[in-house]
Amino acid sequence: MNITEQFRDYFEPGLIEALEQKSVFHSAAAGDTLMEIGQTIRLIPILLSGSLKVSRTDEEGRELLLYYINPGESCAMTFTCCMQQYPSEVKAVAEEDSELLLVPITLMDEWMATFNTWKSYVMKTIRGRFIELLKTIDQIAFQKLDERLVHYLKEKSRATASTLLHISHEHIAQELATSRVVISRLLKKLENEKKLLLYRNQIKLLREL
DNA sequence: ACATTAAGTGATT
DNA sequence: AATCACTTAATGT
Repeated sequence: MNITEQFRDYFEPGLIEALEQKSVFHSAAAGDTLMEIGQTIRLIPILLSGSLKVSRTDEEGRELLLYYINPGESCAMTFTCCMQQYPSEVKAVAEEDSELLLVPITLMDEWMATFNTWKSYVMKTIRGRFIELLKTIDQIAFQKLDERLVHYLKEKSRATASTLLHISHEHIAQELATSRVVISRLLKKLENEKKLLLYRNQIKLLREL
């Protein structure tokens, strides 16, 4: 496996060796659910390819997107849960066909103490998400749905490395926990401002977004 | 040609 | 910003 290749820059040799010996390779098809809310976490995922969507659902089953996990990244929530064996607060679904490494959480203590690069990797992913979550809390607190939408579109574009997004208004509405009508209106406004073009199930982003 | 699903819009709260 | 009610447009069978 090319584990070594992907992590040579970040992880020390001993850690790469440990990864090769102790982690389990796992592949997931697009749409597969990897973690449900309430489920106990036993394995730490490290994404090799593809992408995972991490979200939260409220009592009525509405879904709120928290973040995506891209190759080379792990899940911050996992780290915060696994130290004390708390159940997961979030749901993770494979957004595309993905490949990941699974590390038993029993190795956490040992690795944190032994491998400096592991410790900083863990801290970095937690810190990164924490800051990101703070930002979105700000957005929600100030109720600027239009900005949230723009942010969402940019994020989507970055994640797919394309300015043509294949997505319906309904889908966006669900991820931002609003109604489709509202999204349609905001998108229309952005279209009038020449920031994007709308088609059925497609949105073309223009550079001035 | 018809049914279904996505998107656009005015009016109301 | 949400909901309703209705229209129009695109797509599938």
